[in-house]
Amino acid sequence: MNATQHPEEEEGRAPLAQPVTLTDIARAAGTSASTASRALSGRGYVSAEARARLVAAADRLGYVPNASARTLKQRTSRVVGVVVSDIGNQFYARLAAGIEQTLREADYQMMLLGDNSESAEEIAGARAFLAMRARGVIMTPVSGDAASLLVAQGVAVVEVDRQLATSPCDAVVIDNERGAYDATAHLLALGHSKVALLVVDTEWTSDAGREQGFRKAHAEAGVELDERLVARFPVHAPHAKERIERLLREDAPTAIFASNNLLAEQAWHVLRRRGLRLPDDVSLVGFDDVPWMEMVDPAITVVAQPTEELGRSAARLLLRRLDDPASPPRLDCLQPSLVIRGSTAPPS
Amino acid sequence: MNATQHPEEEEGRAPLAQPVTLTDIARAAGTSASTASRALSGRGYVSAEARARLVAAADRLGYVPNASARTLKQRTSRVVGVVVSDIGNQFYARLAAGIEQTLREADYQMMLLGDNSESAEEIAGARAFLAMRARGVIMTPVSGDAASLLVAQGVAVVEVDRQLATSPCDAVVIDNERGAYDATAHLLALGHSKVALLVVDTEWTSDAGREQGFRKAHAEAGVELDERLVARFPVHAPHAKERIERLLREDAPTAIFASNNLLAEQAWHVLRRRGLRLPDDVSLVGFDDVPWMEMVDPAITVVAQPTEELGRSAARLLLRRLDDPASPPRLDCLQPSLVIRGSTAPPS
DNA sequence: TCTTGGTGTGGTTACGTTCCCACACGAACT
DNA sequence: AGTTCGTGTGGGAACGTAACCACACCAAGA
Repeated sequence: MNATQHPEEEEGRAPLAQPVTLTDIARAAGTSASTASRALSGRGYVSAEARARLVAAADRLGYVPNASARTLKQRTSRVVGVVVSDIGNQFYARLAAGIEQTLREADYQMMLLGDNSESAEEIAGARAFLAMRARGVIMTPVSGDAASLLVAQGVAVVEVDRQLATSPCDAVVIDNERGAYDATAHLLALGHSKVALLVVDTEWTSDAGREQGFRKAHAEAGVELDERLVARFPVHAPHAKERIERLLREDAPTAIFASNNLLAEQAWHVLRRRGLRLPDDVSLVGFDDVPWMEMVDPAITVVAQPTEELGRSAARLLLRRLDDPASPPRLDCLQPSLVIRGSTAPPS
Repeated sequence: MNATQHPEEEEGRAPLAQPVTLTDIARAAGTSASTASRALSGRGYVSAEARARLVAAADRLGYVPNASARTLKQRTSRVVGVVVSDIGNQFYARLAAGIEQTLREADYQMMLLGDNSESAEEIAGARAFLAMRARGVIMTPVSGDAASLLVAQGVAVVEVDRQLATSPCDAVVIDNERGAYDATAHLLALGHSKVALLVVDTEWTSDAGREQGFRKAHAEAGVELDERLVARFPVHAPHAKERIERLLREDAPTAIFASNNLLAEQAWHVLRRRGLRLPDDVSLVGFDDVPWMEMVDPAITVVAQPTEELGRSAARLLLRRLDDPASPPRLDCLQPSLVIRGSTAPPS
């Protein structure tokens, strides 16, 4: 087309508007497109001279391979989709950073998407990854439907942080029950008998596990649990602070276990606003260590998660799956660790 | 191919291994692929009945349009590339969140990449976006080369937070000079005469502007600036704390102005470790408000940036540019605001 | 001499979509 | 009556790449 209009003119300069194609550099090097493809992709026979000419031409013309054409032809891409609940939350950000690091080393591209813990957005993301023939998808699942959709279409899926898929797929999680058990046992050992639990009101295995560990610690310590002390919050908790205020006012817990960093932050703010001192008036334990927890005074006792390692593990699991699609689904479980700081003490 | 093997068998069930194509649903609905394309993409004439049949078939078979084929044919995609310096830094995370929100509303996909403030990684990212025919790219530039590469190939680029491109392109920045001026003037008005500046050692306009504001405030207040109080840190500051320690030890500033949230965090840690009290022994001002600054005691006086709005503005600027590629490059400048908290007081 | 096999090359096709074109039909104008 | 127009449809050609195939060459072996 443009070659018909300008038979020989595009010699010295790289064309700006029209991207350079394999055919262009083949013509410039005096070979066929086939040879150019082999030379630049590195598979198949090419003589050293031809390769040198082609590489030089590609370099000179500023050739950028067309990923769409390549993906269309090869019916797969080197993109791995990642969808997390909230990019703005440091936990998910660090998770994504860990994933990207490992994927990059394996020469995959990470495409990061945020659903706002909305099932609809998650499914839209899954469809987008399906549409671009992503090689695999790593997600912190919201509903399980997205994973099913992907698995049904033959895309490798790794769930991370929580497990929701009904379809069989790999997953990496934290030992939530253990972490919560340790934290709760720590509080009970200090002598607390009225420990409140702040937990997200979902079907997520993460929060379920944390609640279970919380209960198990009570059972083992022989402390009866007042159900009113278990406070459930919607994922987008606009009124979390009011709810926490009410909990403090009505049920007077002597300790609070916040099962994620956002709830811990909210609880901390409420305690400060009400003039309650840590740890004298109330003890506070968080789940998921983020920087501020070590900076406030007193510092917050917390169940620390290997967040970046969680991401790296998920990526490694995906790479393994791509390598061997037939291997049975695997569940990796990483251990959290209780970091005791100043926000916990015996009740007054 | 597969149709030759299984002429009529793929009726009731959606094929799992082989993705469904337009041709498949056209056959299922008894039309041509052309009509199917028009029905599902919504442009061109299709009768209501044909559209209904096709939509039903697409739905039943679980059709997912092949983005590669579409991009290849249309020579452009609905992907907007975003590359930020550090996904793990809350500033960039919130920036990305703002960008995504606006892009999503305009029905664009955001593809997020992190270079680690590494020019090489940034250029690799730019090439990736070029390869996938991204409609536009928003970046916090590291070197200017990536933007030039993109602009040369006709991709719309918006620089955000700093301006580095030699090629003409849109940009959204904070009024860094003004923010730094306000912060410094505040310290000087309190009576400080030895104010240290912690700044990143780059060519970035962001830090240059902040330094300029810092100097301007000194000049206007008639306070002579000891050059040893200006401490420059490499982007990846592994020894920032040691450097800050030395600064405190050798030059004994009575106030510190940290020009980003990471340096503020490092400075805060050093001050605590050395047992220096805020604001009695040293005053501290940060640039970029992040949650911990309001939580520590005393809370940190800070130049707050409209971070998410910065992202939204960048996205809007890109959308405008896509709408009207010929319009002259535009530079938007958002105003920061000084939030005075407890970390600043007159020198003792 | 005639295989065989490794090496190098170019032609052709197909990936799945959209766009352009040709065509066909009816209704409403000359 | 012929001509326009709006509507609806299918055929075919691209988009840029990689895979497949055919072929051609030369060396080493039977």
